[in-house]
Amino acid sequence: MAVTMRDIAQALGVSVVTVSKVMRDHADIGTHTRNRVLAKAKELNYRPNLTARSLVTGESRQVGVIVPTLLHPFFADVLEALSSTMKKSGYAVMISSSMEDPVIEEAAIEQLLGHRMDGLIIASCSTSPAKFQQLNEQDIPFVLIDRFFPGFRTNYVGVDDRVAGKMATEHLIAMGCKRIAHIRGLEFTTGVGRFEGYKQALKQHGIRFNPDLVSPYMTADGLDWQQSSIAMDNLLAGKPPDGVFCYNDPMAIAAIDVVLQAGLHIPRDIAFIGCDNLHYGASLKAPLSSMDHHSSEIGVRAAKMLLRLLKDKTSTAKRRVVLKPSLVIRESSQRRASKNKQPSHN
Amino acid sequence: MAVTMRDIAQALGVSVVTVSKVMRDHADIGTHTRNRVLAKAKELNYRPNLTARSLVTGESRQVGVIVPTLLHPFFADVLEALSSTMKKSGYAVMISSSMEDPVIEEAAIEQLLGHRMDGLIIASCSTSPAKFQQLNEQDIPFVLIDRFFPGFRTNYVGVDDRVAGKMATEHLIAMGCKRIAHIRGLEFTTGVGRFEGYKQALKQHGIRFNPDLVSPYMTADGLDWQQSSIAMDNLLAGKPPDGVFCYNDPMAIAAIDVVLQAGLHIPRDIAFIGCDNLHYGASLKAPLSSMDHHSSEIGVRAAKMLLRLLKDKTSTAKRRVVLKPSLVIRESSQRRASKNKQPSHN
DNA sequence: GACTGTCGCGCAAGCATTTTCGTTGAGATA
DNA sequence: TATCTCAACGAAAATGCTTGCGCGACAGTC
Repeated sequence: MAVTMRDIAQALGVSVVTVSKVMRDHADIGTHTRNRVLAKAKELNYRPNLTARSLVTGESRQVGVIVPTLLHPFFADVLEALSSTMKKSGYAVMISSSMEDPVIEEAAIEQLLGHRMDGLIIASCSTSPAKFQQLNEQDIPFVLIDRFFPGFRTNYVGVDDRVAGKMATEHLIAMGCKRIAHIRGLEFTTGVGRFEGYKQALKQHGIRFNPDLVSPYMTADGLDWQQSSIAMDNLLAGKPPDGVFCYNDPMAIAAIDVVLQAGLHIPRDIAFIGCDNLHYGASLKAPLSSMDHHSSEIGVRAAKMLLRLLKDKTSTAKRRVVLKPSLVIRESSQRRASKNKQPSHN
Repeated sequence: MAVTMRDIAQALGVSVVTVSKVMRDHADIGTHTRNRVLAKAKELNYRPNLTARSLVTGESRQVGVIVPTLLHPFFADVLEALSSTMKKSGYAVMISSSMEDPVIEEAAIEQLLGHRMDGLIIASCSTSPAKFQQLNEQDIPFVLIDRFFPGFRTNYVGVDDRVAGKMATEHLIAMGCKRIAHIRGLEFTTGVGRFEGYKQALKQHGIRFNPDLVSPYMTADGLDWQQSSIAMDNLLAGKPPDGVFCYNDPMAIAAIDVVLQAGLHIPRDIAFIGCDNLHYGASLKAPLSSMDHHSSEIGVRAAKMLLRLLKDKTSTAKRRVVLKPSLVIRESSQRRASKNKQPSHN
């Protein structure tokens, strides 16, 4: 079995308590004893049993993070930023993927909590806030990111999806598009928000909303781009649009492929804009305009918010950080000279 | 505080042992009692303390995974496949990023092991196998993926990088390239292997190796593409190559941008091939030929290998799985008619 | 020389579980 | 009636660590 504090204590003829105190840099141990313990610990390759420790202290100095997928660069960005922020404060981050499945998500929450994470950060793919309501009642510190539940008060960090949808659509309008289609995402807050922004923009600019130009919501089977291709096929089958706002960049890329395949020109025939501004966006056949969602800032803000919760367990007030997305214009939408062209990478 | 088995036991007037047995579906409890316990547990929102359990059982049914970065789609692929395989066998997966820093990597290993992971899967960014030697001595089950240490016997799953480099280079040769450059990656096994494959291919085809056509190894600062741009600039400054094999796709994309910016045509003036075959590869300005590294298969194989280790603790034999990469030809390298053109996505 | 501090260390209890080995009582068997 | 069996449950020890408190010893103070 693994070496324990007792092994060290016995080898040295001191008590376990002494060893424990040394391991945690406790003040009241003499230099001599301390050094002996340290030496022995190294010699025996001692590794503190953190589970035992957390059992008695009641905290693990670990936080759990659950995202719907690792494959989407947006979440990868968030996670990297989040991890490094947490690490700076001495917390380890345990990452788990729910694979876009609410059942797995709930299982992951239980797993993580069963292992006594001090707090959770979750980009939920669940359709109801029930689980999070429950977590609230149990006073478990957590913050939601990216997606949220309308009407459910909770700690949250994300961007304003409605604004993202509105800005994107308005950009297409500014570029002279008259017949603007929207390929929708999942029927969660993000997808719904962006869609509403789209409608709102049309309305404010006196363009009649045409349901034929909007794809159905996606199903969560991880085949975004495929569904997007089909949606684009359908759009081309009728009277084609002259501008398309896609739920996210991967879907935009898939749709663009279809359009290019059909021999049409981007942006002349159809202008495109996506969402999330992922890397390589500039290197695509049709360098993709997009809404930047400040992924790493989301990670940092979420981490800091959770750290605050962990520090101040008493406060029950819910905080809400909503970032404003920013427009990144590239060639895929640029039908007129624009004043604010962006540099390529990132 | 959280509700424990004792709370349930007291509320019901039974012993803790009884509750424990019910929680683990132990045979030895009557139906009536079992139901009462179950009901009470649900009522009180009881959540088993997995850390306490693992303290006494000595196993946590968790495995830890460490990758150098989440940002690279290759690792995201590996992780998704790995997680789902592990989950099927009842193991939870704790993911950690080392951010391409050996110090963080070692800290992560200690963290994970401190929390008593049953096993580890690691894509190491360390320069020496010392830590892993130590893990071996401590009989900790682990498998290395992607990168390995020459001469160090260990459980490993990866692809043959030398072959990847060779195949990629030979493809360029077959496409009629005479002056083939190589933009190198990090000075780890993967980078070194691909470089050696490159040299080997040249040699076998009677092309003299020209050091001017090879970039220095990258430094691990997470700015791959930037370093790649610079390398490409340098290549263009001299007598330009007519083919470039890049360490990986992101670097190829960056280099291609430089070439395109310089007004050259791909693949006519310069043919390109990358490595890793990442998504969107087909949707780029110059749809990128690449070596597919079977990322999800690596994940699955690594998971299965670790599961075997966990099952059969006694066996000390080291296993080694080396996958053969496959060539995916797209436009970026296609200067002659080719017989095996690939479909687009994935 | 009695008092007060401080320093260095250990005792015992406790954390939430599991595991081994009983114990109890009811019904079956002889 | 005495014995056996078996189902249903519990007592106690153990897991590796932390924490509150206490106890000597030694130095300094008046």
